[in-house]
Amino acid sequence: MNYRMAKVIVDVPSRETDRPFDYLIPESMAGWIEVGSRVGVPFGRRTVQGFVVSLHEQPEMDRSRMKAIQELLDMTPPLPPDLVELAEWMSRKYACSLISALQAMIPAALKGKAERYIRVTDADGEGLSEEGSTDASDSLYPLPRLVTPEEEEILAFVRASDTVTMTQLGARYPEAASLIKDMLARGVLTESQAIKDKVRKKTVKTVAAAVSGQAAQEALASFGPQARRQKEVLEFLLELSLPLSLQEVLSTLQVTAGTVKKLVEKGFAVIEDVEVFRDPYQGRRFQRSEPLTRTPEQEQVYHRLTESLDAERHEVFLLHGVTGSGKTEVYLQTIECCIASGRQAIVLVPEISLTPQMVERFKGRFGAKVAVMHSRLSTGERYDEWRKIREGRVEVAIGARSAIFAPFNRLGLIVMDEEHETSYKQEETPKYHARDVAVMRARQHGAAVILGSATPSLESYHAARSGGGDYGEFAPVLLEMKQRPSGSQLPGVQIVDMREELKEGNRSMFSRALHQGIAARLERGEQTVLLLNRRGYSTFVMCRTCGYVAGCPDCDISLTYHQKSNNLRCHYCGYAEVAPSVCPECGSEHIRYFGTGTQRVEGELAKLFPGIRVIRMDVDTTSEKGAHEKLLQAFREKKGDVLLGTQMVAKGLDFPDVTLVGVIAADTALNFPDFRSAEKTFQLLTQVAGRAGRHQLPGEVFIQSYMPEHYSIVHASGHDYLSFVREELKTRKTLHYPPYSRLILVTLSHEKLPLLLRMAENFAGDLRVKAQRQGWFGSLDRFAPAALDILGPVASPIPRIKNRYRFQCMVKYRGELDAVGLVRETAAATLDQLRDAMLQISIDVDPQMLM
DNA sequence: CACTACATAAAT
DNA sequence: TTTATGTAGTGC
Repeated sequence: MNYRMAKVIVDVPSRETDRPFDYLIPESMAGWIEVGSRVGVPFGRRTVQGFVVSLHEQPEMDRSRMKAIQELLDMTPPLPPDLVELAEWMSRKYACSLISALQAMIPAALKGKAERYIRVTDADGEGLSEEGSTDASDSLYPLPRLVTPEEEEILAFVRASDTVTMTQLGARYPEAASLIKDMLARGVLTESQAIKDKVRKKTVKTVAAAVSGQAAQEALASFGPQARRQKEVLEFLLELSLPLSLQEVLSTLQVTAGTVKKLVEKGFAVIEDVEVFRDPYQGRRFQRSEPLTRTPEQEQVYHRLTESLDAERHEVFLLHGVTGSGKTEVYLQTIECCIASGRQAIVLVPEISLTPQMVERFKGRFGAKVAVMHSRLSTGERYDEWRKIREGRVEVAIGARSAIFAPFNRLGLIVMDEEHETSYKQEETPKYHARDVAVMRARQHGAAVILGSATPSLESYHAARSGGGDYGEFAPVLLEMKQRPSGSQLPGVQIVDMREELKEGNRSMFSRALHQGIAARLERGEQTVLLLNRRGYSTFVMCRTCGYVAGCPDCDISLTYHQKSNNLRCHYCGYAEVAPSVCPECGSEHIRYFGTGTQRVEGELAKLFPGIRVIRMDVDTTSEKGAHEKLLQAFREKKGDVLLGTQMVAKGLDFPDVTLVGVIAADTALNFPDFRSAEKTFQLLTQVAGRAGRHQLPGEVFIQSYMPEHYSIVHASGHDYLSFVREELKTRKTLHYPPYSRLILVTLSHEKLPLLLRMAENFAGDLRVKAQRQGWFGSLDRFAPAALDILGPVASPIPRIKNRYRFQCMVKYRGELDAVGLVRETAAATLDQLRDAMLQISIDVDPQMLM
């Protein structure tokens, strides 16, 4: 006899359970269980959710040790087989568990948890029939029926409804926890478990006429004068002869639900629940847009891209186009070509809630064929957008990082806009980079990838130039666009040396040039964008008498002041306290709240330009849903003279009347201990400079800096990407940083510092020995084709988070080594050695933030 | 002895 | 991660 069985990855996040478990497939589910199915399985003493990763037939097996799948959770598997395969690749590439990779691919709504349901055991000793397998011989022992009044009350409560969850029961009888446990143990109560999803499919009640023709006429005739309203409703339904939403019928005809119900009772109408999709953009109109005529430059690029699409080749393109060169239009037209051939497209943007204009353009061009996914959607909305993709109702998905997992079945194109953005790297497990996942996914589908940017990451650019090189698993084809279709020039950029300003007695945060520039715009009725590089401008609280700085008790970091709620919060662990009015150390009243950097700038602006209208965009003003769009809309409608903000004002905005861009302090990021700080600074400055003068009016940009001769600032002011890259690559090469090496950041953490230090040393030592045993050279300096070097352990830049000390090792390597595998193996060995759950080791492959 | 707190093993 | 089980320590 052959048994069907499935290998299942269970939702239990531990190293020991990170492997497939075998389950029997019950006869009833035989045709339904597929690779990618989501199932509920018995695991230990409970039921957990899991994903089927493969199916097998086995002739003989030890069935006694194998349990059966308990429930199938969806009609269609939420994961197509290619995504299951991709998850396996991710778990290797990023040293993460398979379940975390699988979980990242589906909406949170489908992360079900088991619910415990309680019933009163039947008289014959059985719970309500489970799969009907009642075997009388099982109940040999009569149940003890000595029931106390308290127990009787609980039994009555449970009997009263057919589904009582453990949670409900616990809430109703908070004192009786052990009694209930006892009743379960004695078999008076019976428990069963089932997976319950986070959200339900939304339904709307609809009404339709249940009669027609002759029968309808008879029905209408049957209403007496008492039933005038019912007759009206039926007439209305017959006239439209479609199912209508109940709500709508009630409000249009001004009748009550009771009237309709009567009709249903008489059999003249039917009420049905119909599934609907929650629409995050309900009621919004999007201006239809037609393809623009391509410039010769765009034409060349478009031709190359569509040629690749037509051949259904897997190719990666790096589209390097200056700001305003019309990259988006090229994306739109290429996507059009893709969907015309019956394949689907994914568009990734850094953080979609920050770029509403992008959504507008896609909705305007493709209308209902687009699903939008971003972090500001509710769980339900997100689920519904995802279902539109899974059910093939849309052909384009646009969204942030996680949209790379959009479950299309014939993927033709993946576009990644602003490919250099760090937000494409997920900082939580699984710590994947959407760019690498995109390339892998495209490879699976024979699809094309477009990586677009005005300032490509050095990794991508170097890979394109060198045909793969040290870094790349992929070698993109370089495509360039150097002109703006509008014909407008890139704005003139002036660097302002703030040291000079200070020397000449200007202690304000505005240079004289910028000050005059703003004044001139105010006069002319034009607009200004001001960027404050937030890094470096913290929002801490300091006592001016004793120098006390409010810090988090569990993390080595200062607390951030939030004006709105007047409290101090920790960035890392969420700790919050009420902002003190006197210094807790010395009692002095000279305790100062340095608001967010932007608040200070706003204050100064108001002082310098009385009556100036400032629209401020920062974490405080954009926390509410839709706040971004509102603020930007207000600025577009010229309800503000100045748009002041952090990084978020630098990206993808396009306002015709902005003729001045000012960067308050360009170099705050340069002082960060991060080898990418020059690159980040260059990218930010170039981006923000591109915001000015995009249309008829010419633009002007002022970059204020204390390091005006730094190459990232100089080249940004000249819009000179190539010179910047040349210089930056030189530095990277000397220091053996990406793209001339790859990095793995390993962070170990524990409450106890000495123990942690010892384990970190163990780990690093062990890894060194293992690398040497593999024959990998110990240093990158020796021009070896393959080499691996371990730096550290050293204390992490933030040495303590949530009361856990942190030490890190940086693994630098070059060549085709399975360094990740080795690191993972070593980490496992270190953990096994200590067998202390408090020790955590986090592995970050290709880290973007070196914290 | 009853109870709690904490460590440990196992999960198909 | 959750759950059950074992072990050492506490109080009466």
